[in-house]
Amino acid sequence: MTATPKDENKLIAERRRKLEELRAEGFAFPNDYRRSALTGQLQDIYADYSNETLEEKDIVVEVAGRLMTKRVMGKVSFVTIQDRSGRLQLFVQRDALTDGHYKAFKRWDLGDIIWATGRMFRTKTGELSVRADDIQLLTKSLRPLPEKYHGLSDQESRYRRRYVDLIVNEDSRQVFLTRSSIIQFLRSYLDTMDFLEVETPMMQPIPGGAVARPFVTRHNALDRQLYLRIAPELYLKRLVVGGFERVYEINRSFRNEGLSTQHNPEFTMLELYMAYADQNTLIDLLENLLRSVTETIHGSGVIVYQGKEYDLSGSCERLTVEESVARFNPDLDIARLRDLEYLREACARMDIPVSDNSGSGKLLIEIFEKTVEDKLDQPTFITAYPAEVSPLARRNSEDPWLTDRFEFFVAGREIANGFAELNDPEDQSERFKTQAERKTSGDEEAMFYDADYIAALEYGMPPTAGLGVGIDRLVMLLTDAPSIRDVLLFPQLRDQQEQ
RNA sequence: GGGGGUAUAGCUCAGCGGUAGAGCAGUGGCCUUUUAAGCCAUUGGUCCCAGGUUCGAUCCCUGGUGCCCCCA
Repeated sequence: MTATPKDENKLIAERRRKLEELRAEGFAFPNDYRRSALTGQLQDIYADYSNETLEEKDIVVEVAGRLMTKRVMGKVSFVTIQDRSGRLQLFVQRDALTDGHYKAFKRWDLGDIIWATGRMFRTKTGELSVRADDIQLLTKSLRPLPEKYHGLSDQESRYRRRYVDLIVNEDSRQVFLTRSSIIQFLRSYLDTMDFLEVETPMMQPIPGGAVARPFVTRHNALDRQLYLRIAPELYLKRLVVGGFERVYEINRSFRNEGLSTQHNPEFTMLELYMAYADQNTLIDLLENLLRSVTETIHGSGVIVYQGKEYDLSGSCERLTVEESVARFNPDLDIARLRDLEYLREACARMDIPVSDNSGSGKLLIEIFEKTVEDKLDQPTFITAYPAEVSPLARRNSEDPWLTDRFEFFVAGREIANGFAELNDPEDQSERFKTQAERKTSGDEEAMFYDADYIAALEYGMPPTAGLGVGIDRLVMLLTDAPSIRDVLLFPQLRDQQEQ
């Protein structure tokens, strides 16, 4: 898209005029200037050097970056450039530069990308700086940056123009650096445990692995409908059948639901599957993983999220679904939490809408979600989910109404979901049938019957446990971000006709 | 889906029923150690959009839209 004159205000027009003059003088966005150091490196290396030492050592450097501040005082100027590692001040003297350069330099704008070479020194006030011998404009910036002091604080602009946000808001930059570190840490942690990282289809003929509405798309050459995946689960378990006994995938899933501070239509999940393990193995694994990642990122297992402390360094509380419902609903009779009529009455009292084909397990979870979930503040594992709402999880050996499943909550939010996998192909087939019936009767979130997945299970899947971790929510927690949009580089927003 | 908040210069924000302001940025000038540099002068507006009330609306009313927050 090219900018039309309509888009242009006086400031842009002024910069365009300058570019025109530059072009007339031969400026062509040069790409033959190189750096010998990053500003952050120089700040680190010479942090303790006095001016005398610096002058004595005669250190010549070549640096480049975006022009962020500019203080012109006649024949001498101070400017600050910013690169990926930080900022550094340049001291530019007219008489130290080649003829004409200083005059040209004075007309450069904040936001321009420049290069300079010179010697390291310290100013009177003690700031590490480069005394420029030569200075070049590399990229002319045509749009003015936000104010140097307040930065860009309008939330909407920060989301819509993330590149500007990243230029001027160091906090925002830091969030995404941390996000990257977290994901890198997860990978190395799992690699060390001999997990294999794999990639499975995001475009699936039968979307599965979760209870959610999928996005629909179409492949022209195949002339068929495809779905964006709602989870990688069923493909990852096929790989366990195939002999990859420990696999994981960190990538996007897509769910066709509303936007909120906790939900983006595309989001990142870690899913892992481990053969010869059960839900307890994964609870331990997750506890260790969270402790390690928190300590790596924060240097301590205790974090502060939105003003409250959370301890991820120890072992977290564990409650069954039924125990937790009883705890937060002292008026309910724990002995009757599987009694359909009793639960229907309870839901009616709590204003929970109930559909006719919901069984007791579904109603219990409705009550759990309404009365328990957001009160699970400190890190908590909730275990023993009803089979009815866990169509892919292994039934508990003692109590087949339940599955060997858990979810992990912090700050009232579900962060992870794991269970011992259902590897009985006949039970799985029955559960798919139940789901398919629900879909036929109008439940858009119900699962499809996946015959190929059943075939895979019929070849035999070893006893296996699986875990999914919401990476965006984990990053929110570890970066103290109130909204998922703050940890997504380009969050989904509604259309806006004019910028 | 419901409720509340918000939308004014490129950015950060004031403002008011009588045709709009500051700081930063920009432009012109002064200035050879500044750092939110300073001083003098100065440019810049679809006051989110569409209706309505009014002699007159950026302001009040109604509807809509984006963003933020809460609830379902």
